[in-house]
Amino acid sequence: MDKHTSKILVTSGLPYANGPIHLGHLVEYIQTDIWVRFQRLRGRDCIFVCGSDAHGTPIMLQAREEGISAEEMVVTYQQEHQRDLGRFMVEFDNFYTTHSEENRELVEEIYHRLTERNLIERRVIEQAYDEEAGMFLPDRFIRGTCPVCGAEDQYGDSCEVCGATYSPGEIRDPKSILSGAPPVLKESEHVFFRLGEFEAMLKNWTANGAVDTGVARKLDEWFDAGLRDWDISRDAPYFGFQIPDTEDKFFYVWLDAPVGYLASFKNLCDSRTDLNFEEYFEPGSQTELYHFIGKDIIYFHALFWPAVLEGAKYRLPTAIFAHGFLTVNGQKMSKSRGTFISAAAYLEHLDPEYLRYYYAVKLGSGIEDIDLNLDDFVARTNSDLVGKLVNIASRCAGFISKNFDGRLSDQLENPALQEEFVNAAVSIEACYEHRQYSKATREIMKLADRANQYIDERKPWVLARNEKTAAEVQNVCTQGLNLFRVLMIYLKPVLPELAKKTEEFLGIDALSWADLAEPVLGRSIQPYRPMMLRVDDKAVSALVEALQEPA
RNA sequence: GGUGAUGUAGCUCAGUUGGUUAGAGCGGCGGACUCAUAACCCGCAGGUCGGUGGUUCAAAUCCACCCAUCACCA
Repeated sequence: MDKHTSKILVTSGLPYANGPIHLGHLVEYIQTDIWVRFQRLRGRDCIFVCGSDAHGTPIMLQAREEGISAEEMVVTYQQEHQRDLGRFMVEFDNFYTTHSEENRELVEEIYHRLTERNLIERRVIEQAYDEEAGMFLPDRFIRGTCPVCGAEDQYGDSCEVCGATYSPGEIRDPKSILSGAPPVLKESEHVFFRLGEFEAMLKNWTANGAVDTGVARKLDEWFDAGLRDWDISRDAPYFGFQIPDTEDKFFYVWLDAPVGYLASFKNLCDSRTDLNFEEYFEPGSQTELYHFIGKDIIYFHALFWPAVLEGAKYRLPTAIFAHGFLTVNGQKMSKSRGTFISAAAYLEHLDPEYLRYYYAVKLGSGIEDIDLNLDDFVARTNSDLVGKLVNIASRCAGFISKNFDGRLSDQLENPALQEEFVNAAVSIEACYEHRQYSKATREIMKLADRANQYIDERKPWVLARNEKTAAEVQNVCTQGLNLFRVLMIYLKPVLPELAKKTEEFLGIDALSWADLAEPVLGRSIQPYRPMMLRVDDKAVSALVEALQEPA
């Protein structure tokens, strides 16, 4: 398989359809989008799908509380998610939903295949039940006193005070958060997936490049403990897909959520003649499949999901890319602290490209958390993007417009310097490929410094004053603008809008990686207009203030 | 409680397989310039690398324990 010609399918985690997109979500969508745009910029065939995660108890109950149907709520959030992500220039080929016919069919198909291969088993389990609400209770819906440290009002599965984990049967004085009634134990038949059958396959898969080493080490915990069967069913009432051959059993949301990747892609295939679902998902497919996810859902994607795919005779993901969480000013995002920033709230005050750049500057390939420090955000964006990058174009363009009728010269003043900039592509390309955007942007900004130094050395404003040297100004500024153009090719995955403005300014076609080879010479450019405005720290203050007002 | 990740200058981060006086950007201070969105250029000052102990001729880098933060525990 030639790694550089095969087709790529990429997914981001599906946002849960019970709340708005916030800046934490955006770490992942921006990370993925940059990677996808980079692949496309290099000319690779790369499809990017996503959608809303629609099922489960929280959505069912929230819809009930709001007096609307779950279906209605899910559609509303799906549209909102799509809108907000689009405004951040996240360029999906399709944004769908897990509550779709495609997903139902795929989930049922997978279930049938698993059943045929004897990978499904039923057995009766005991579970907490709320007699007043008339439903089984997820662990999170039970609160009580921690059996370890005695802290009151703790979740049914873990204590936030002492960190202990336990089963809901162990908690003292348990109460349902739905009705307040003490839960009773009740038997119910559940459907299990025989995960243990896949231990050898999973160990092999994770050890051979599907996950990074840090993630692999974490997964060893599961392998060491031994893989247990996975409960893939939930009792009614539940918002999800009913399990065939049952009256009141539904597929657990975490079974159908990743299948949603396939469903979204299937939905896309059905609307296009150039895409073939089987080519991407049949066993031994020559295409590449990547899932970008948060570190919190590694288990589902690196254990359950590949096992389900293998069991149902689909191809395995090529790799799982996990990232860390977002903190704001060094702390967890929190509504009470006024640091819970929704995508929509951000957009009322600030340009999405600022955030895309800031995240790029912070993102590496690992699962460390990244911090959005608002003061640093303002300083970094203004310094890098306006002070250094755009400044290159800004300081060269005036001379070309005023002294040379907007025309670039036919040659570069310093071809060696141009070559130095173009040669950086090898390293920058590798950084993007390995999701080391922080390293990529560091290298690019170093080049931006170099470009400003060059202009400072050649001093076109001095050359322009002397009749003998006035002609050199055109060459120097043409050089400067070509250096800028190279930098904009490198940054196009991160800053698509700025790249577009650059294309308009230079009067050229859409930039791609291949355009590094030839400089733009001997043509007319547009008069320069500011391409990016400085971040006003008052806008940031206004955003923060707006968040602190009680909604 | 268990597992994994993280903890380096005021801020945000780099530091390859342990090896000369620990680096960058921003901020601060000083200088220069005036083409540029008070931008850019040159220079300076800032750190006992979370803590303790250990291995080594030599550790931010390896080992042990501890502390803090984040995540997960089907």
